Amino acid sequence: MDFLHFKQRTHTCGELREEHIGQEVVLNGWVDTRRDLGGVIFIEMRDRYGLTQVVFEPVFHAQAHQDGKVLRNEYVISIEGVVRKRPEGTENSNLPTGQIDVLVNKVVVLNAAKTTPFQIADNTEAGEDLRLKYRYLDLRRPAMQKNLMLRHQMYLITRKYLDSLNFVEVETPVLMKSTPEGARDFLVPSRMHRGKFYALPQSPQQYKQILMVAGMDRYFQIVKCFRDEDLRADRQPEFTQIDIEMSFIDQEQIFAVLEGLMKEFYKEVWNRDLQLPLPRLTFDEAMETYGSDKPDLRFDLKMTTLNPVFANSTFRVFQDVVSRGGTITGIVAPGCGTYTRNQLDNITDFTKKLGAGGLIWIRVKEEGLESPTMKFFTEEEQKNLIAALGAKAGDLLLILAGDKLKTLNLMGSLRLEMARRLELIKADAEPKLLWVTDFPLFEWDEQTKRYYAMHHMFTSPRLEDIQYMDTDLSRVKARAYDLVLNGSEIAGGSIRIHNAELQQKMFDALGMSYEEAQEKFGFLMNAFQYGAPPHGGAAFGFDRLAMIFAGESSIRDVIAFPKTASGMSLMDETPSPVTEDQLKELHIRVRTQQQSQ
RNA sequence: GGGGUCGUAGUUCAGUUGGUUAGAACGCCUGCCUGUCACGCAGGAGGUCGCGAGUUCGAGUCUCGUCGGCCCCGCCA
Repeated sequence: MDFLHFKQRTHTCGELREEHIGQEVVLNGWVDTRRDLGGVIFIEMRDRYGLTQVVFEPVFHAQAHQDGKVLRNEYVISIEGVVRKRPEGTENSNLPTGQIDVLVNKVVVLNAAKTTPFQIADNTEAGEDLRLKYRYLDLRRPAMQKNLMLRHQMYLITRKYLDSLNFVEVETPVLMKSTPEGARDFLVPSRMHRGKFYALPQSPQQYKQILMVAGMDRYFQIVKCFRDEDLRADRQPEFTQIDIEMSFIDQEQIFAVLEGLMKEFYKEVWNRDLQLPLPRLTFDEAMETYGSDKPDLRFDLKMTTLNPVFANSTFRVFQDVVSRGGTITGIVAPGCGTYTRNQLDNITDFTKKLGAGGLIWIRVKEEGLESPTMKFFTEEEQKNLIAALGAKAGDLLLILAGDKLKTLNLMGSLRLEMARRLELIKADAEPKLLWVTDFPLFEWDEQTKRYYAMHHMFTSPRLEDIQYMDTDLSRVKARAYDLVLNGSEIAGGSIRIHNAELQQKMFDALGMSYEEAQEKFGFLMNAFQYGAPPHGGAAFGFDRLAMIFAGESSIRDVIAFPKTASGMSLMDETPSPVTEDQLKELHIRVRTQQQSQ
C-alpha cells in the first residue's frame, strides 16, 4: 500500500534554493496552506525546517492535479516533483524558499487529518486552554518549535561551557527523602515500606553538597525539580534547573563561572556582547532603591528613603513610623502631576490591595506642593522633600510609610506598576543583568514568631557577621546571592557551611535540636565529618531563563508540556484518579465521601 | 487559603433595560476560477449560551452554587 511504502524525502521543506532548480526531489511534510485556483493548485508544505510551495498543474501531470484536489490542511503528504524557478514577479520574498517552487508529478497522502480546532499559525487566535489541550497541534506552530529549539541550544551551550571548565554532570535521585523545610514536597508512597514516603526533589541541594564531600570538585546537572506550591505565570510544579556546585572556591569564582555562562547565552542567543563583571547591589541597597530583591533596572524611577526629611514631623503617621524604626519612602512619577482624583484613587487602591494602610500623593505645582496631607508638613519639610526627591513642577510624588521591609516591598510593586502605566519599559530596551548580594541569613516569620533560613540552613553567614549569631539574628547577612535579569530572579546560590561547629550554631539559631537535625539531615552531617571541602554553588531557573531569552511572557511557552495554573495537564488530564487496587497496594485507605464529611 | 477577570458556532468575539427566529469575522462544506501566497467569487451547514439550582409570565442577560482558563496576594528561590 502506498502510504506504507512512501518515498523518503530528499530535502526538507526549508532547504530548496535556486541552486536546486531542475532537480528531481521528494518532500515529506504537512499541508500548511492550500490555494486551489481551479486550473492550478498551490500547496505550502511545512516541516520543522520551513515552508516550500508545491504546484499541481493539469497540463503537466493530470493525475497529480486530480489527486491534489483532495488535499486538506494538516494532511501528511509525500510529493515527487521538479524544482523550478518561479515565474518573474511571483517570487515570495517572505520565504527563504520563495525563489522556487516544486512542480508535482506524484502525490501520496500518508495520513489524512481532521479539521484542527485552531489554525496552525504563529498568529493563531486560540486561547491557551485550547492550545494546551491540543498541545501536539500547538507545538506544530513555528513560534513554538523555535522556542523548543532555543531550549535545545541553551542545553548545548550550558554543557559545552561547563564541560570546558572541568565540570562533571552527575545525575541525582528523583526519589529522595522528604525535607519539610522550604517548599511543600510532592510525595510518593512506598509500596514496599508501609506508611513511608519518597519525596520528589525541590532541588538536588543535599546530593550536590555530598558530591563535594565525595571529591567531584566541580559538579553540574540539568535537572527536573518539583515543588508542590501554587503556580504563577513564571512558576510550574515541575521545572528545570541548571544546578552547579564547586569546591575550594569563594563567591568571586562562582560569580565568574555564572557570568561566563551568561556571556555565552548573550552571544549565542541574542548576539549581544555582555560586559563583565556585572554590576552588584547588596540586598539592602536593592530594597531601599528599588523595593525588590530582584530589581528591574531597565527603567529608573528610583525610591528615596525620606526618614531624614520627616525626622521631627508633627504628622502622626510619620511620627509613629519613625519611632517604631519603620521607613518612609517616596518616588517621583514624572509628569503625573495632572493625574485626576480618579486616577489617584486608582493607584491608592492598587497599594491598598497589596496591604498598604494608605498612599500619600502630592502634586508638584510651580507655586508649591498640593495635597490633602500638606497641612501637616512645615515649609522646611516641603523644601527638603522636593530636594530629596529631585522633583520638578508637573511631577507627582508618591509616599508610603510603615514597617520597613513591607513598605519597601509595597513601593517596589508600585514602582513596577507606575512603570507599566507610563510605559517606561520599551520592547527593545537593553537587558539588565546584575547580582544581588548579602541577603539576610534569617527571615522573621510573623505567624510562627520565629526565624527561618531565608535561603536554606546550609548557607554560610558572612564571616564578619558570625559574632551576631548569638545576639541579633536580624543583623546576620549570608554569603548568598541572586542573579537578576530584567526584574526576574534567574539564579541563586550561596557559599555553604562546611564546618560542623558553625552548622550547629545555625541549627541553634533556628531553634532546631541536635536530635531533630540528625533526624532530618543526619546523612549530610555525617558526611561533613569525613573531610568536607569548602564549597558553594548556585542554580539557574532554566525555564525562566529560556522564557526571557525567547522573549516570551509565560514560562509555559518554553516548556513542551506545561501544566495550567491549577497544576493540570489538559492534554492527558493529569492528575487523574487511580484504582482502589493501586491505592491498596500502597497502603492508602480509600475514604468514601461520607467518611470525609 | 484569598482577590480580580473570563466562559455564547470549530475558533476569536458581539449580544442594548430580562422579551419571543442568538449575530459577525475567520475556519469548514459545495460549486466556479491556470500564478496564488490573508487567493478571489457564489452558495451552504454549523449553537445544551461551561454545568446545576433559583427568581420571573419569560433568563445568554439577574441571584446562588459548581467546574474550568488566565492574572495577582498569601505560599514558593
